[in-house]
Amino acid sequence: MGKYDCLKLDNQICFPLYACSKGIVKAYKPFLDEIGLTYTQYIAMMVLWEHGEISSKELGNCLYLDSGTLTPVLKTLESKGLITRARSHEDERNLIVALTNSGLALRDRAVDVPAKMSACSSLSQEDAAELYRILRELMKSFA
Amino acid sequence: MGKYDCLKLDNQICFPLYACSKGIVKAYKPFLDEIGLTYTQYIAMMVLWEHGEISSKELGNCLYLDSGTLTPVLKTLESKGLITRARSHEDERNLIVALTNSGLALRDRAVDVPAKMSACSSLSQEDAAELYRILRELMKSFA
DNA sequence: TTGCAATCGATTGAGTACAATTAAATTGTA
DNA sequence: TACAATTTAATTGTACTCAATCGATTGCAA
Repeated sequence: MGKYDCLKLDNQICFPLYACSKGIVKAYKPFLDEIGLTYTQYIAMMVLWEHGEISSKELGNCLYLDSGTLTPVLKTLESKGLITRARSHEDERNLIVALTNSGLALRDRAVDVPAKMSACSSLSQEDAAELYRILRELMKSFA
Repeated sequence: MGKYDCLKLDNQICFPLYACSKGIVKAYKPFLDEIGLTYTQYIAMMVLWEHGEISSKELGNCLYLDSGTLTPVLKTLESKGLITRARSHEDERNLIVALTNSGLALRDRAVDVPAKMSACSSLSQEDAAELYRILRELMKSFA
């Protein structure tokens, strides 16, 4: 037990988390390339597919992203014709993001992505459920 | 059970992983600010503290980072006076990264960081160990 | 030994990501 | 009603991340 053992990469909990996160996002890439989205664009579209219409603020809360990240992502999705960006009539400060027909149609091409991803994972059902539970628990630390 | 339930953010395993990874890196920031490192610089220094001297290639393998990311990080660490960068005499293609005295001395100021971080986590010992085990398992999918 | 494939770091470009600041709109208050 | 405080998206600056490519070096085989 050396004085500096706590600084070894193998003894960190954060590093495998960081590495796995990057690894999974990279694993998504070939599937997301097929539908022309990046991972960040994909999770933004997932929220829109579920909610149909949402303010930029709420979207940022769902994804844990601030306007510095979200603004260029939403402008890109708009330029792809998948969403519309418009100020709210009730409160001009709010930006309302909504799906276009093209954006809604993309859902049918995205619906296979989760299954393709699960097929790549080496986790058992139990470990996946356990991982999900622990990560949810861990997220409370930042909320 | 809707046709598109698999596309809900709440049903993804990747998203909590991605969110937790970002959350933890952000939680490190105040502690790493005290020693003047970013998270990426910190994990690079951890490898050097453990190995003392390593090629850029090996360092990239340890951290799962390619030269596009690593080159500017190492140049920054060099400009801070923490490391040296020099071509190998045996093989001029290899870049050998080594600690300076200043870089080695920084370890004594970094040694408290892991404990400060654990104090921020809401995980039990058991869950932390379980998380570690599952993430290691998951990483096999990308290796 | 000469030519070619492989290796390695550096560079470039696109896309995140976050902190800090700015500007516009709204709300609360005197 | 003026005006301060708050809220929100956008902008700016710094840093990370990866894919693709390039140039130099090395190793191997004809």
